[in-house]
Amino acid sequence: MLVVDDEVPLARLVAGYLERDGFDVATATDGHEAIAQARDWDPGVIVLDLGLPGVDGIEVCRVVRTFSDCYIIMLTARVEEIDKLIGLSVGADDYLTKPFSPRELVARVKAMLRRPRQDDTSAGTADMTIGSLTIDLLAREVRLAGELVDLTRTEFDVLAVLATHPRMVFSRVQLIEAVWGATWVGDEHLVDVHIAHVRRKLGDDSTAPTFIRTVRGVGYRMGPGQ
Amino acid sequence: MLVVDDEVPLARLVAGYLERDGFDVATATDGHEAIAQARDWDPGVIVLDLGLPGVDGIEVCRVVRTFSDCYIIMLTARVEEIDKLIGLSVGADDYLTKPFSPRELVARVKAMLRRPRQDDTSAGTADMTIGSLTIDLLAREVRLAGELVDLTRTEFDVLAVLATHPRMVFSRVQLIEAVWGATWVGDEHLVDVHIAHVRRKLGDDSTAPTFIRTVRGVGYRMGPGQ
DNA sequence: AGGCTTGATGAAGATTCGATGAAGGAGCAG
DNA sequence: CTGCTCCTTCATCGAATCTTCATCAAGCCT
Repeated sequence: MLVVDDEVPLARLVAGYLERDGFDVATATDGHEAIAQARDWDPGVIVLDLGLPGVDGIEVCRVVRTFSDCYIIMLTARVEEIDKLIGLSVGADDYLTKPFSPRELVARVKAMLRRPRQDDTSAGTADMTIGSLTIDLLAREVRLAGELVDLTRTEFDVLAVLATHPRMVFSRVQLIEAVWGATWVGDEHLVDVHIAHVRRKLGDDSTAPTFIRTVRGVGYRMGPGQ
Repeated sequence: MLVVDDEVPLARLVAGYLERDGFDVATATDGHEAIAQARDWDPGVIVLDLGLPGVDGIEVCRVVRTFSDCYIIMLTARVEEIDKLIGLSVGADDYLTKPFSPRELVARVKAMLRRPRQDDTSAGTADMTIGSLTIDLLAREVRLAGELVDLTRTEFDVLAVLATHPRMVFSRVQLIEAVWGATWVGDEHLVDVHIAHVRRKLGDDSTAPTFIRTVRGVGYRMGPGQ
């Protein structure tokens, strides 16, 4: 397995987690190195950051696809970028938005290895389901028990970030970075307001939530558990 | 079936999708090779990229047509190029603009194989239907309840991009790249104006659209789903 | 239980966004 | 060269949305 990220500490961290789960992991810090390594020893799985200096992740993905059929997970900074990647038919097997928990990544890798190759993500059905909730990233549509829920852009983005990382707890700052970008300044409790709006529209009770759970003192999360 | 694209990864990707659907696929990366292969074993279908180095897609199409009756799908980067191709009577059976979803390509191929061969451009219907709206990409004709709607080139292109990617939300920038090309510079709200024109000609109310929906803060989309 | 911290929520002003009409200008046909 | 069509830019209006603020409720610790 090959982890590609220009931020060395992050690459190491990720590699460490994967190694702990028995994977044989190497790292690369730029596109050229990644392609060279992939040629050399064909890692079964490549964890690939989108924003690489020089040759970017999209290009790496395409080149690697010319000689290898390995699994590729793309890491993106923002949910919106996934849209673009899908539109470009980049051909990665899975996408993950930063920030993500190492545990989440490991789980995704395992899930990917378990299922047969499929590219539904790039075929237009970038759907996901949480109970009676369906989220279509491509059409930016949310349905609750089949009924369309009208969310604003920000509301959708917040929900999408949480939903694409089941079980992961996001701090307000993490959510803001994921949705608004790192340059945003202002009161981080802005997130609360949008969460409240989403909850209202989903008919979710904050004291006994079905979808978005509050983790007091930390942030919010979705997904099963507790 | 033969896939011809000078971008090897893309060719492989496309071939992979088609193989997954049971087609027997070979690839070629330039015009000469494509023609040679077509002579050798007459693939029933050729997926042909327009922008090939050396002998370009148009030339390949013409040469192949001199000795084979196979189906040809042309891939173009821009909708407006379809114009040119039709003007030149290239004689492809269908056209597809990049980016396209793999599923869409497969669907087009199947649809093409299903219908009997027609005489070239005039009858090779690259039609699609959205409610009472019919779009013929080949003839660049739009009909609303059977009535011909007169759209300008740009108006048609914008509509075509949206219509060929049902449900997908396009940002203004994505639309501009698809229709005007990546090198275009200017105010991205130009898209709004053309959308307004199309809507007016289609009798579409922006506040309760039947065809082109506004996704506030993001862009526009067509297709079913509220 | 009491005090402190954290989160939920409603309201309101500020801001952004989209629809549209109009005008200048480029390109093309005659 | 002239007139026409179409593209593009610009400005404006109205509305949707964002963000801040204030207040109230709930959780946590001692």
